[in-house]
Amino acid sequence: MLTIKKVTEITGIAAPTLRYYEKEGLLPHVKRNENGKRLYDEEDLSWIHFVTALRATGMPIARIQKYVYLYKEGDSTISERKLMMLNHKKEIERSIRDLYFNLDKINYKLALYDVLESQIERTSIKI
Amino acid sequence: MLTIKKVTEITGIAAPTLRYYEKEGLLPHVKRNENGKRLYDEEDLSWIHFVTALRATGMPIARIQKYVYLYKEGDSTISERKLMMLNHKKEIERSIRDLYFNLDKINYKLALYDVLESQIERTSIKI
DNA sequence: ATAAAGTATAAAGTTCACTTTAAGTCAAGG
DNA sequence: CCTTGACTTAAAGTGAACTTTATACTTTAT
Repeated sequence: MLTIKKVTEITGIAAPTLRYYEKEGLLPHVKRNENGKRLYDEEDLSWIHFVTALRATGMPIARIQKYVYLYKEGDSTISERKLMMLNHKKEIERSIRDLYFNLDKINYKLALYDVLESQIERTSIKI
Repeated sequence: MLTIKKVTEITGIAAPTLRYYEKEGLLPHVKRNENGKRLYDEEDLSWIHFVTALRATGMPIARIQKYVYLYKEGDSTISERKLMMLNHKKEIERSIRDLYFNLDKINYKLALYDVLESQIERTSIKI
């Protein structure tokens, strides 16, 4: 069982953020010791890594909240949870496509700078 | 020359956002008519599309601000602007890599759901 | 034994990127 | 003429996701 300090070292997530995630219901079943201090086990770490992946791919807190709520409901929500993940997968794929699309525009801009610089070189203008 | 209404229709960007971008210095040389109303030309549209691409790829307002400031400085800032674009390109590529990395985790989760569902099927548990 | 470090809570504060509001100006249509 | 609709500004408000603060209790190290 790990203290919150250990978990911040392992995950790189600040302690206030871990408390905030827990308060918002993103981390189910985090235990406490006899004095109310948090104790994290391997399953908690898995949840933290999973929540981090969802956040890093743009899922809002409220949707993760709902997902965890469904998880707590038990097996009857498996198909709904799977659907949430399928939809999120589609959103990530769209984000990737959008990034590639806009990356093209940046590359076009960079190509223009190359032309500009070679022109400046040919005309002996110093920059 | 286009009114702000026309530009919102073309770009899908809300008029207050266009004003906000201009106020923040993200859109250089937007003209006005004799009564102070904005008039956008083709070059303004290009800037709007460019700024939109930068925003969509996560460049903060403050960095775009700086880029436009350098642009206004003239040719002496070309190499610095090109460097900004090169760095931004690297950031976009990193974002794409991160998204793929986290997409893997979501796919892993989805695979678990597939296993779970087939187990439920085999044991005749209805969900 | 006691100072320092760690943890807890609730509540307020911060940052970013808009968005809305309030109050006013101006041109066109009935 | 006067109302309607589009435009202007400055300033306040919003929402999301944390982050900081204040206060108090506990654990650890010297």
